[in-house]
Amino acid sequence: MPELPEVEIIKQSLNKKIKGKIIKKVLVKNRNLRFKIPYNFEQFIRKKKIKKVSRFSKYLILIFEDNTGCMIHLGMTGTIHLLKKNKTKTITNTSFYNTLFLPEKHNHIEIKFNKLKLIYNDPRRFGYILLIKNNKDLKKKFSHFGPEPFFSSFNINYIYKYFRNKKKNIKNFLLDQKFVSGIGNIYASEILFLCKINPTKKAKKLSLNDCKKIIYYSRLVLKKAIEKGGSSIRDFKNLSGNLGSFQKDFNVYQRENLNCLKYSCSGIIKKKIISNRSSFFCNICQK
DNA sequence: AAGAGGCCCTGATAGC
DNA sequence: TGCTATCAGGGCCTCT
Repeated sequence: MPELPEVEIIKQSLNKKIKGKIIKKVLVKNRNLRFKIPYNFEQFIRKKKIKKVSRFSKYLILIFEDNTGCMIHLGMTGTIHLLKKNKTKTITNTSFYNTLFLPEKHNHIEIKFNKLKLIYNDPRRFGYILLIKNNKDLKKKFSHFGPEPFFSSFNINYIYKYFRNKKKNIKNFLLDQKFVSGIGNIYASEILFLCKINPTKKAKKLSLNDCKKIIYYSRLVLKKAIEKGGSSIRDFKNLSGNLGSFQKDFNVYQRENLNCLKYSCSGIIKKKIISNRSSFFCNICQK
Protein backbone atom coordinates (compact mmCIF):
# COMPACT_ATOMS: atom_id res chain seq x y z
CA MET A 1 0.00 0.00 0.00
CA PRO A 2 0.98 3.57 -0.26
CA GLU A 3 2.40 4.67 3.05
CA LEU A 4 1.96 8.17 4.45
CA PRO A 5 4.06 9.93 1.76
CA GLU A 6 2.22 8.34 -1.16
CA VAL A 7 -1.18 9.09 0.35
CA GLU A 8 -0.04 12.66 0.96
CA ILE A 9 0.92 12.99 -2.72
CA ILE A 10 -2.49 11.70 -3.80
CA LYS A 11 -4.18 14.06 -1.35
CA GLN A 12 -2.31 17.08 -2.71
CA SER A 13 -3.13 16.23 -6.32
CA LEU A 14 -6.76 15.49 -5.55
CA ASN A 15 -7.14 18.83 -3.81
CA LYS A 16 -6.04 20.59 -6.97
CA LYS A 17 -8.49 18.67 -9.13
CA ILE A 18 -11.71 18.09 -7.22
CA LYS A 19 -11.93 20.73 -4.51
CA GLY A 20 -15.20 22.63 -4.85
CA LYS A 21 -16.67 20.07 -7.24
CA ILE A 22 -20.06 18.47 -6.76
CA ILE A 23 -20.63 14.73 -6.88
CA LYS A 24 -23.23 14.07 -9.58
CA LYS A 25 -23.38 10.31 -9.69
CA VAL A 26 -21.96 7.36 -7.79
CA LEU A 27 -21.58 3.84 -9.10
CA VAL A 28 -20.46 0.92 -6.96
CA LYS A 29 -19.53 -2.09 -9.04
CA ASN A 30 -18.25 -4.26 -6.23
CA ARG A 31 -19.12 -3.70 -2.60
CA ASN A 32 -16.84 -6.42 -1.29
CA LEU A 33 -13.75 -4.57 -0.22
CA ARG A 34 -12.02 -5.32 3.08
CA PHE A 35 -15.26 -4.22 4.67
CA LYS A 36 -18.47 -4.08 2.71
CA ILE A 37 -19.11 -0.65 1.26
CA PRO A 38 -22.14 0.65 3.18
CA TYR A 39 -25.40 0.30 1.24
CA ASN A 40 -26.18 3.97 1.85
CA PHE A 41 -22.80 5.04 0.41
CA GLU A 42 -24.16 6.24 -2.95
CA GLN A 43 -27.06 8.09 -1.37
CA PHE A 44 -24.80 9.51 1.33
CA ILE A 45 -22.24 11.18 -0.93
CA ARG A 46 -24.41 12.06 -3.93
CA LYS A 47 -24.86 15.80 -4.50
CA LYS A 48 -22.19 16.62 -1.92
CA LYS A 49 -19.67 19.34 -2.62
CA ILE A 50 -16.01 18.64 -1.88
CA LYS A 51 -14.79 21.11 0.72
CA LYS A 52 -11.30 19.66 0.78
CA VAL A 53 -9.35 16.46 0.60
CA SER A 54 -7.58 15.68 3.82
CA ARG A 55 -5.35 12.94 5.14
CA PHE A 56 -4.50 11.26 8.40
CA SER A 57 -1.92 8.51 8.52
CA LYS A 58 -2.54 6.38 5.41
CA TYR A 59 -6.17 7.43 5.09
CA LEU A 60 -7.51 9.81 2.48
CA ILE A 61 -10.46 11.83 3.74
CA LEU A 62 -12.95 13.59 1.50
CA ILE A 63 -14.53 16.39 3.52
CA PHE A 64 -17.82 17.74 2.18
CA GLU A 65 -19.30 21.22 2.58
CA ASP A 66 -21.76 19.97 5.20
CA ASN A 67 -18.85 18.58 7.24
CA THR A 68 -19.77 14.99 6.57
CA GLY A 69 -17.09 12.97 4.87
CA CYS A 70 -15.71 9.76 3.51
CA MET A 71 -12.54 7.93 4.53
CA ILE A 72 -10.63 5.88 2.00
CA HIS A 73 -7.97 3.35 2.93
CA LEU A 74 -6.06 1.99 -0.06
CA GLY A 75 -4.98 -1.29 1.50
CA MET A 76 -2.03 -2.81 -0.37
CA THR A 77 -3.11 -2.22 -3.94
CA GLY A 78 -5.76 0.50 -3.91
CA THR A 79 -5.34 3.27 -6.46
CA ILE A 80 -7.27 6.40 -7.35
CA HIS A 81 -7.71 7.46 -10.93
CA LEU A 82 -9.18 10.66 -12.32
CA LEU A 83 -10.53 10.65 -15.84
CA LYS A 84 -11.77 13.46 -17.97
CA LYS A 85 -15.29 12.60 -18.97
CA ASN A 86 -15.99 11.63 -22.57
CA LYS A 87 -12.36 11.02 -23.29
CA THR A 88 -11.07 7.53 -23.63
CA LYS A 89 -7.58 8.41 -22.55
CA THR A 90 -6.63 8.55 -18.91
CA ILE A 91 -5.38 12.04 -18.36
CA THR A 92 -4.40 11.51 -14.79
CA ASN A 93 -3.97 8.48 -12.69
CA THR A 94 -2.21 6.83 -9.81
CA SER A 95 -1.42 3.27 -10.47
CA PHE A 96 0.81 0.48 -9.28
CA TYR A 97 0.21 -1.80 -12.18
CA ASN A 98 -0.85 0.21 -15.19
CA THR A 99 1.20 3.10 -16.28
CA LEU A 100 -0.62 4.72 -19.15
CA PHE A 101 -4.11 3.35 -19.28
CA LEU A 102 -6.78 2.79 -16.75
CA PRO A 103 -7.07 -0.88 -15.87
CA GLU A 104 -10.37 -2.47 -16.81
CA LYS A 105 -10.48 -4.93 -13.97
CA HIS A 106 -11.05 -4.11 -10.33
CA ASN A 107 -12.57 -0.68 -10.82
CA HIS A 108 -14.89 -1.01 -7.85
CA ILE A 109 -16.20 2.52 -7.47
CA GLU A 110 -16.88 5.41 -9.83
CA ILE A 111 -17.62 8.88 -8.52
CA LYS A 112 -18.74 11.24 -11.25
CA PHE A 113 -18.37 14.99 -11.19
CA ASN A 114 -19.40 17.40 -13.91
CA LYS A 115 -16.39 16.80 -16.14
CA LEU A 116 -14.36 14.37 -14.10
CA LYS A 117 -14.71 10.80 -13.02
CA LEU A 118 -12.90 9.45 -9.98
CA ILE A 119 -12.26 5.73 -9.95
CA TYR A 120 -11.25 3.51 -7.07
CA ASN A 121 -9.34 0.45 -8.28
CA ASP A 122 -8.09 -2.28 -5.97
CA PRO A 123 -7.09 -5.79 -7.17
CA ARG A 124 -6.57 -7.34 -3.75
CA ARG A 125 -9.49 -5.50 -2.13
CA PHE A 126 -7.66 -4.89 1.13
CA GLY A 127 -8.77 -1.28 1.01
CA TYR A 128 -12.04 0.04 2.37
CA ILE A 129 -14.30 3.02 2.68
CA LEU A 130 -16.00 4.46 5.72
CA LEU A 131 -18.56 7.23 5.94
CA ILE A 132 -18.14 10.09 8.38
CA LYS A 133 -21.16 11.72 9.98
CA ASN A 134 -19.47 14.79 11.42
CA ASN A 135 -16.26 16.15 12.87
CA LYS A 136 -16.72 14.32 16.14
CA ASP A 137 -17.23 11.06 14.28
CA LEU A 138 -14.01 11.66 12.34
CA LYS A 139 -12.03 12.26 15.52
CA LYS A 140 -13.49 9.10 17.00
CA LYS A 141 -12.37 7.05 13.99
CA PHE A 142 -8.77 8.00 14.69
CA SER A 143 -8.92 8.04 18.47
CA HIS A 144 -7.02 4.79 18.84
CA PHE A 145 -4.24 5.87 16.46
CA GLY A 146 -0.83 6.99 17.62
CA PRO A 147 0.62 10.34 16.49
CA GLU A 148 2.18 10.84 13.10
CA PRO A 149 5.97 11.23 13.27
CA PHE A 150 5.58 14.96 12.53
CA PHE A 151 3.40 15.63 15.57
CA SER A 152 4.95 17.23 18.63
CA SER A 153 3.32 14.46 20.67
CA PHE A 154 5.71 12.04 18.99
CA ASN A 155 8.52 13.01 21.33
CA ILE A 156 11.25 11.33 23.37
CA ASN A 157 9.14 11.18 26.48
CA TYR A 158 6.26 9.48 24.65
CA ILE A 159 8.45 6.92 22.91
CA TYR A 160 10.67 6.08 25.83
CA LYS A 161 7.70 5.60 28.13
CA TYR A 162 5.81 3.61 25.50
CA PHE A 163 8.69 1.18 25.12
CA ARG A 164 9.10 0.44 28.83
CA ASN A 165 8.43 -3.24 29.46
CA LYS A 166 7.55 -3.88 25.83
CA LYS A 167 8.91 -7.17 24.55
CA LYS A 168 8.28 -6.65 20.85
CA ASN A 169 11.06 -5.59 18.52
CA ILE A 170 11.38 -2.06 17.21
CA LYS A 171 10.44 -2.95 13.63
CA ASN A 172 7.07 -4.16 14.86
CA PHE A 173 6.44 -0.94 16.70
CA LEU A 174 7.20 1.24 13.71
CA LEU A 175 4.52 -0.69 11.83
CA ASP A 176 2.11 -0.54 14.76
CA GLN A 177 -0.33 2.26 14.01
CA LYS A 178 -1.32 2.49 17.66
CA PHE A 179 2.22 3.57 18.44
CA VAL A 180 2.94 5.76 15.42
CA SER A 181 0.74 6.46 12.40
CA GLY A 182 1.71 6.43 8.77
CA ILE A 183 4.87 4.32 8.62
CA GLY A 184 4.71 1.13 6.56
CA ASN A 185 7.06 -1.67 5.63
CA ILE A 186 9.37 0.24 3.28
CA TYR A 187 9.95 3.29 5.37
CA ALA A 188 10.29 1.27 8.58
CA SER A 189 13.37 -0.45 7.14
CA GLU A 190 14.76 2.80 5.79
CA ILE A 191 14.27 4.65 9.07
CA LEU A 192 15.96 1.93 11.12
CA PHE A 193 18.92 1.87 8.75
CA LEU A 194 19.52 5.59 9.25
CA CYS A 195 19.08 5.15 13.01
CA LYS A 196 21.65 2.32 12.94
CA ILE A 197 19.24 0.20 14.95
CA ASN A 198 18.74 -3.49 14.18
CA PRO A 199 15.08 -4.21 13.39
CA THR A 200 15.05 -7.18 15.77
CA LYS A 201 16.16 -5.11 18.75
CA LYS A 202 13.69 -5.22 21.62
CA ALA A 203 11.95 -1.91 22.09
CA LYS A 204 12.63 -1.76 25.82
CA LYS A 205 16.36 -1.94 25.17
CA LEU A 206 16.39 1.29 23.19
CA SER A 207 18.22 4.21 24.76
CA LEU A 208 16.99 7.78 24.98
CA ASN A 209 19.38 8.57 22.18
CA ASP A 210 17.86 5.79 20.05
CA CYS A 211 14.43 7.32 20.63
CA LYS A 212 15.78 10.69 19.59
CA LYS A 213 17.12 9.20 16.38
CA ILE A 214 13.82 7.46 15.65
CA ILE A 215 12.02 10.81 15.84
CA TYR A 216 14.59 12.57 13.72
CA TYR A 217 14.87 9.97 10.97
CA SER A 218 11.16 9.13 10.82
CA ARG A 219 10.48 12.76 10.07
CA LEU A 220 13.39 13.05 7.67
CA VAL A 221 12.54 9.94 5.65
CA LEU A 222 8.83 10.74 5.32
CA LYS A 223 9.52 14.38 4.50
CA LYS A 224 12.06 13.51 1.82
CA ALA A 225 9.77 10.87 0.36
CA ILE A 226 6.97 13.45 0.07
CA GLU A 227 9.34 15.94 -1.57
CA LYS A 228 10.33 13.30 -4.10
CA GLY A 229 6.76 12.41 -4.96
CA GLY A 230 6.68 9.14 -3.05
CA SER A 231 8.26 5.81 -3.92
CA SER A 232 7.42 4.39 -7.32
CA ILE A 233 7.87 0.70 -6.94
CA ARG A 234 5.31 -1.14 -9.04
CA ASP A 235 4.74 2.08 -10.99
CA PHE A 236 3.10 4.21 -8.35
CA LYS A 237 2.20 7.52 -9.97
CA ASN A 238 0.75 10.72 -8.69
CA LEU A 239 -2.42 12.19 -10.17
CA SER A 240 -0.45 14.02 -12.84
CA GLY A 241 1.01 10.77 -14.07
CA ASN A 242 4.47 11.52 -12.71
CA LEU A 243 6.54 8.84 -11.06
CA GLY A 244 7.84 9.42 -7.57
CA SER A 245 11.56 8.97 -7.19
CA PHE A 246 12.26 8.14 -3.57
CA GLN A 247 12.90 4.50 -4.47
CA LYS A 248 16.21 5.72 -5.88
CA ASP A 249 17.13 6.78 -2.37
CA PHE A 250 16.46 3.41 -0.74
CA ASN A 251 19.40 2.36 1.38
CA VAL A 252 18.15 -1.10 2.26
CA TYR A 253 14.68 -1.89 0.94
CA GLN A 254 14.88 -4.52 -1.80
CA ARG A 255 18.68 -4.36 -1.66
CA GLU A 256 19.26 -7.86 -0.30
CA ASN A 257 22.86 -9.08 -0.70
CA LEU A 258 24.09 -5.70 -1.92
CA ASN A 259 26.74 -3.65 -0.16
CA CYS A 260 25.82 -1.37 2.69
CA LEU A 261 25.79 2.23 1.48
CA LYS A 262 27.09 3.69 4.69
CA TYR A 263 30.51 5.19 4.13
CA SER A 264 33.28 2.85 5.22
CA CYS A 265 30.89 0.05 6.22
CA SER A 266 31.72 -3.32 4.71
CA GLY A 267 28.34 -4.81 5.62
CA ILE A 268 25.93 -6.64 3.36
CA ILE A 269 22.21 -5.91 3.35
CA LYS A 270 20.24 -8.82 4.74
CA LYS A 271 16.58 -9.69 4.40
CA LYS A 272 14.79 -11.20 7.35
CA ILE A 273 11.12 -12.00 7.82
CA ILE A 274 9.89 -10.33 10.99
CA SER A 275 6.23 -10.93 11.82
CA ASN A 276 5.50 -12.04 8.29
CA ARG A 277 6.93 -8.89 6.72
CA SER A 278 10.29 -8.54 4.99
CA SER A 279 12.82 -6.43 6.79
CA PHE A 280 16.02 -5.20 5.22
CA PHE A 281 19.03 -4.14 7.25
CA CYS A 282 22.82 -4.02 7.31
CA ASN A 283 24.29 -6.90 9.24
CA ILE A 284 27.16 -4.79 10.51
CA CYS A 285 26.24 -1.18 11.14
CA GLN A 286 22.75 -1.74 12.55
CA LYS A 287 23.26 -2.84 16.13
C1' DA B 1 -2.79 -7.02 28.25
C1' DA B 2 0.58 -7.87 25.09
C1' DG B 3 2.23 -10.59 21.50
C1' DA B 4 2.25 -14.22 17.83
C1' DG B 5 0.11 -15.99 13.86
C1' DG B 6 -3.57 -16.65 10.55
C1' DC B 7 -6.11 -14.60 7.27
C1' DC B 8 -8.50 -11.53 3.91
C1' DC B 9 -7.41 -11.27 -1.81
C1' DT B 10 -5.22 -11.03 -6.76
C1' DG B 11 -1.33 -10.84 -9.62
C1' DA B 12 3.61 -10.95 -10.81
C1' DT B 13 7.52 -13.60 -10.90
C1' DA B 14 10.74 -17.47 -10.16
C1' DG B 15 11.73 -22.19 -10.45
C1' DC B 16 10.88 -26.67 -12.06
C1' DT C 1 4.02 -23.73 -22.16
C1' DG C 2 2.29 -24.68 -17.83
C1' DC C 3 2.26 -25.92 -13.35
C1' DT C 4 3.27 -24.58 -8.28
C1' DA C 5 5.20 -21.85 -4.71
C1' DT C 6 6.37 -17.50 -2.99
C1' DC C 7 6.01 -12.85 -2.40
C1' DA C 8 3.73 -8.02 -2.40
C1' DG C 9 3.88 -0.57 0.16
C1' DG C 10 -1.78 -3.48 5.42
C1' DG C 11 -3.99 -4.50 9.34
C1' DC C 12 -7.89 -6.93 11.59
C1' DC C 13 -9.21 -10.88 14.28
C1' DT C 14 -8.45 -14.79 17.26
C1' DC C 15 -6.03 -17.34 20.41
C1' DT C 16 -2.79 -17.80 24.11
